[in-house]
Amino acid sequence: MAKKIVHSKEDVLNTEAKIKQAAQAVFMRKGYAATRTRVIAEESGINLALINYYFRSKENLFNLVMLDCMKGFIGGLKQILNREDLSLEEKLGEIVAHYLSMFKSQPDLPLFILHEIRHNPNGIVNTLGMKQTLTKSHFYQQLKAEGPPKIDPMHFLMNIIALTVFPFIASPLFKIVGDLDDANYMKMMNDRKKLIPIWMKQMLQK
Amino acid sequence: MAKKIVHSKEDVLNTEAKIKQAAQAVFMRKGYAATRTRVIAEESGINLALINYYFRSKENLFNLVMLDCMKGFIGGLKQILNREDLSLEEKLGEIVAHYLSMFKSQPDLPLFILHEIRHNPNGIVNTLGMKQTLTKSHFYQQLKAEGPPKIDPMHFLMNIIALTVFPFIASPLFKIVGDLDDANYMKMMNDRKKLIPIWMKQMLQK
DNA sequence: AAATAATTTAAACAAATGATTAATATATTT
DNA sequence: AAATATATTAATCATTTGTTTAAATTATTT
Repeated sequence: MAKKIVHSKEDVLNTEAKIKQAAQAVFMRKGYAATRTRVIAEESGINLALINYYFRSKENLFNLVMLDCMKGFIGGLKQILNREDLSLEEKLGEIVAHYLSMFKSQPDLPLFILHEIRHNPNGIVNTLGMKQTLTKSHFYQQLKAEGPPKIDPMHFLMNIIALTVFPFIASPLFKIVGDLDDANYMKMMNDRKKLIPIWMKQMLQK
Repeated sequence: MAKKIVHSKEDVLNTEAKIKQAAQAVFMRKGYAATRTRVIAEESGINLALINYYFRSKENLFNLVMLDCMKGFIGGLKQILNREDLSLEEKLGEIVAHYLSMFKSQPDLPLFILHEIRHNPNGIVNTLGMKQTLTKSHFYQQLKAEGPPKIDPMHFLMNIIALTVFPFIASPLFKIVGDLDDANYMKMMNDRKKLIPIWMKQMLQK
């Protein structure tokens, strides 16, 4: 097939990319089942038929978008886990900061991933390497080197992700309970960047 | 042929209750958008038209089911928070144990609630009293009585719920990462019943 | 028992929705 | 420039899906 060339010079994105970008936004906002291909077409400013022309089906498009999301979600984590210049505690801070900035721009991302993994078990979940990403990471070695395990590494991992991610997932609830507006809530999230490493550090001490 | 006893209030479940029960199961398993009224009809063993006969619309049925879920979710918590015979630490253990047993039988419940709250903002969210449930609870008084706050009560609440709920929400992910089967994973969840109160207690100490 | 009300059923409807088609336009190659 | 390939469009299709309808069945009242 011939090489793809941008059709007009004003086009920052070609059609395929436009669709994918809009699709990611709509899928994340509405979930798979509630997403209408017509909405994707509108938001990307392309003709409805082009979705099937480029991506065969809604499901196929979804799987591609999902794969990208997962890569972005795990890729960043993987990088941090393997930074050899950071201590265990420093890594904790980086992880929290990383997801904090990610969810600030994409607040629907974590729930989207968790929901679709649970409801679309046949969806392409890039599981390969996920386990190794953790167990072969510099982070994991540091944790083991701490001596006799004061805490199960699996519990430790669960906890840091839970403390970081959950407040974003449950933000509608916590905003109500705490009577907080968006600004105040984000302020609390920022505070957690310093707090979570402290709490996590305490878990390491017996 | 023996005549069936129907349409009497002595029935184990009348039609209305059968529909509601099946609806809750399907809604929780599939989410609102992916739920088909025909599936609800099948699972409750009733005629499709009866859903609209008794509940007007799918959306209306959903709101009723959702309200029940929320009541169950918060009601149990409220009871524990106000038990005056329990210390702060004892309450922590009870809360974790409570949700642990709840999610054991209804693993889809937490994600269902969080997802639908975010995506169905017009849905009846029983927010009234949610804030007061917390701030006027015996638990909250105990927390304040601890003296100068070593931790923001809001962060404290976030953390205990995050540590308890999140591992259930993200179980498909953690099972992969940790290479755990259902039995092993549930064993870990049970361990957290003792562990979470310990970790939470550490957060109170500065 | 007859009349009335409530419940259940099968069939159908109307709108929505993912996908396709055939024609047209644009780009690339010959 | 002609021919061919690629991309885009409007219209349409075939299903799905929530809902409605009218008739039948069962329960309750008179």
